[in-house]
Amino acid sequence: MTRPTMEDVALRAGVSRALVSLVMRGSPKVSDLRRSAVLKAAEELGYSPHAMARSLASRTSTVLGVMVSDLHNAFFAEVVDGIDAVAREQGFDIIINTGGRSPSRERRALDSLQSFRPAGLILLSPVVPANAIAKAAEQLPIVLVARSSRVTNVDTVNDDGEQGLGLAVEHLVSLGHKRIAHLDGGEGSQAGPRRRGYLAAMERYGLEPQVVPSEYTDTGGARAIRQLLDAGDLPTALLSCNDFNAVGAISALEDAGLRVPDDVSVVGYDNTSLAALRHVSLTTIDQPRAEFGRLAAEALLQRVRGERTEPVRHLLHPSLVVRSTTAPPGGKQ
Amino acid sequence: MTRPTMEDVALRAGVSRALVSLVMRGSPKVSDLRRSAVLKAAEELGYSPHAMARSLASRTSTVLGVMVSDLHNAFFAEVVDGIDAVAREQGFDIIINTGGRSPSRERRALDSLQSFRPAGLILLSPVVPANAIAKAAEQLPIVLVARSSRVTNVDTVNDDGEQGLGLAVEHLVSLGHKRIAHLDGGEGSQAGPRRRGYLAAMERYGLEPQVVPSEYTDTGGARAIRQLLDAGDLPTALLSCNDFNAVGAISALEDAGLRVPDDVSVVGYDNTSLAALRHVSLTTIDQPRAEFGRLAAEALLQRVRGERTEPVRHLLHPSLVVRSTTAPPGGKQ
DNA sequence: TTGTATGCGTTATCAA
DNA sequence: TTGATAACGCATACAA
Repeated sequence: MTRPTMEDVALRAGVSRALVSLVMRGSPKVSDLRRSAVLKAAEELGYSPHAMARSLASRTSTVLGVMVSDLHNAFFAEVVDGIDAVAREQGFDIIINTGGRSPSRERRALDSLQSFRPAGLILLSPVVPANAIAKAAEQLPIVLVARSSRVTNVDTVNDDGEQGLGLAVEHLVSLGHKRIAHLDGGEGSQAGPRRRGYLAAMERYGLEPQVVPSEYTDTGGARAIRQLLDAGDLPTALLSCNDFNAVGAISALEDAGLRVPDDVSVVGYDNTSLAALRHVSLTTIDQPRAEFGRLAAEALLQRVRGERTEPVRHLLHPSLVVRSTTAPPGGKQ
Repeated sequence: MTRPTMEDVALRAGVSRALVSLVMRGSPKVSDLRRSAVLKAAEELGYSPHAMARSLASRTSTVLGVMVSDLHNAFFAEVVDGIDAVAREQGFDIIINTGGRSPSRERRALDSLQSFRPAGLILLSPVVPANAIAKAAEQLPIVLVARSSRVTNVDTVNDDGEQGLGLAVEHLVSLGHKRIAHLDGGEGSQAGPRRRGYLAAMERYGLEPQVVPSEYTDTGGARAIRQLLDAGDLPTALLSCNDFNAVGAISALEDAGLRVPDDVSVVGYDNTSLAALRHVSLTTIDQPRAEFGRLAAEALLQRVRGERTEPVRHLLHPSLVVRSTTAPPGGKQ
């Protein structure tokens, strides 16, 4: 059960440890004969280099740590895909840990990740306080995704939520809607920019804004709708803070005998796999998630290599995905 | 940017490295005075122990590796929650890596995980060939979740898919259904037991089975329904191989002007968060996911501690979750 | 209660 | 091209 070491491989191949080390690192200064002998011995023994020992001895790391705030959310999975692609391409490994949306657990995850002395850290929508991030950033390069920061030694990658809601308003206005409400994400991450984008766009079109307090869940969306119905104050179109909220809102509308999009149009945000389901077919705003991941990894690697010390603030363009939950008001075509 | 070491802490606290080491490991044989001095110095320096160096020196590891075959699937997130709870409780850290459902990428993830020399590995629904698993199992303890194995040095945690489909058939029969078809998962993981459970249950009730080839996706479910419709051969109830498939099937049924559950009842499998959405409200079979994780972590830690060498094969009981997609046939109450 | 060797698996630096 | 030797950061005796 004890794993073989370089020593074992060297012994079996009849060479020195140093030679094995060279072969493992792909050095060109080894004869083909010896190289294949070493490789063969390693294969037979099931040997693979000990990352920790290697990192210790070389004083470098080829590991990037990724903290995913919520593993349950498929949004992050696609970001990780982007990170993974770039990291692998550049010879880095990633290790993932999760914070479960709890600040304390997230802090533990951060410590755990750091205990491996990775070359850098990417935090996906972290909920820990800003000073915890700033402190970590003193020790190693850090990139934030879906969370902003003003600390000068951390890079950020976000989507332009203001623009996203602007697109949504524009879409509804072009369909002929005038009464457009926003189901607000409250304290949720990025809820602020989305709200601001909504308000700004409504003003641009000279329309009266209506912000309904809600949250990033389907039950939250349903609750907001019931409030609107009770108040007898239903608009012709709804802009949800995210897809889950939109789906909950649609359910509540249908429960009340209303039809989407005939009676009310609904737009989500995020373009999760949920929105794409035929059964749901939600008009929504797409964020370029894999691009988030790629840009984050690239920014991090630039820091790791010391190629840059100035912070970068990526603000990506969201895009509108029209599906089946939006139509002209009043069911007219 | 270079992280402090024990040496730095010792220097600042005015003690020896060894003392710092004792404090870090929580040894009781240190005076309170010195302990707090060390802790203070560590805090000020932002020091935390170097996991790799520690593991190297102690010849032990407090890390469990977790390979998640598909980060996009929330199913695994809940399993990870269970693993994480047990691991943390017993003083272990976890590191996660993902295989993206691709055997080659998964193999890379396995190698990467192993390069950290974790105490053990938990593989969630891996798609790598069995011999790759067997080979890895020679080097360290391995537990499989949602995949079976006959290798004697790996433990497995699965749900009893036969029983699960038995429950579903029983439910439909009790509602009065006689024509019950199974949308089969094909080569997918656990599709076999589910199919067998279906066939066995149908036989128990003296009903004619109907297995429709399909797959674990919503488009697969929709396609299967269109086939049935084209053949003019629609049963009164459908048992999907999983929730995604069920949702796709429901969409296709509704597209064809049929109503669920009035015209056709549909049952899913997995009880994903999707099924729980009010908008979907799918009757389905629940697997105790967090329990999967807890049992897997416990099994692994038993091996790690050398408390057990016999393999354990957990087969957990699934349960029926009745929601709104099943009703008596013909819409009668 | 504290300090001092020794070694963990590997890389890096020299000599040979 | 190869083989010794000293780090790397830490834990573990053991001695003081």
